Amino acid sequence: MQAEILAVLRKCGSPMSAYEVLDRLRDGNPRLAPPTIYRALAALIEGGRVHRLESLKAFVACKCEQHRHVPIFSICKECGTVEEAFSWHITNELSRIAGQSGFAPARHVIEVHGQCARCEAKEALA
Amino acid sequence: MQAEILAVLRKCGSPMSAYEVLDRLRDGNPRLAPPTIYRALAALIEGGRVHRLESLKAFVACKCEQHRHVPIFSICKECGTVEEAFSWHITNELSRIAGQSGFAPARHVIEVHGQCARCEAKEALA
DNA sequence: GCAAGATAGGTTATAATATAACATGCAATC
DNA sequence: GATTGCATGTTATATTATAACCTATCTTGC
Repeated sequence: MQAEILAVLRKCGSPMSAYEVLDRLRDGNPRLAPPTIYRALAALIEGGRVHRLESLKAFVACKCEQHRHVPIFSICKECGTVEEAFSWHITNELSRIAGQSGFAPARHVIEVHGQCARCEAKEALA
Repeated sequence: MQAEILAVLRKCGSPMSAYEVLDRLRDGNPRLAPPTIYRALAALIEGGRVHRLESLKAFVACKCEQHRHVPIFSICKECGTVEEAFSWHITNELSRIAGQSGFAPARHVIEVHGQCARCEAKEALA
């Protein structure tokens, strides 16, 4: 199940809601229900092979080789495509800021909404 | 309505779901329905006086005087309390990273999950 | 005063996201 | 072959959010 979900997410490329994934997989398995999807997604996220985009309530396959970095997502509000970046500098600095009051960071959520280069170009033409 | 919601959120201090806010306000107004709450929350967020914690699906009153910074939230997984910090350095660096491929940042979501100093201390004793 | 438009909120209904609780199947191991 | 563990199936429901349309109130210019 995890492999199937990962394949669907990779094929799509863009973020998908859990129910979009469910619909895809129901083609070959009509009995599939939400808990199965959510369980497998939880395991994939745990393993770092899928990320949840909190501000979109959606999921993407991790695009990196090493699935253990802190992802920084750039989310285009026009076309919905997502880029995944990372930066030790930001991660460390963020941990430092959060840690100033004794807080022990465990998980970072970093998402940037905006407009991708392609959509900006398109808009400039119009 | 916005003022009432803001009062409820301030009084609570911790993040509240929209439906928790709704329940509080229904005490004095039994006819209140979700759309009213969500509309007022949207306006408050627009004005920077409330933030939505994307990874908690919850809302908090902005604790700062100036409501136009990029908030960095530290969220304790034990007690649920949230601290709000900010850092031009991180905001700029994040915009720079995201902008490397021509992306134009518009809104930043930065949330750090972990354990607050108080809860760590408590755990150390146990 | 009053029509025209703007705005906030009320009302009804439903969509979209997520999880609880319990049942089933099936393979590994003893 | 009983037992255990684990993934998935099944049913039901909780939680979060919005669509679509209606009503009341204010306001602004005539």
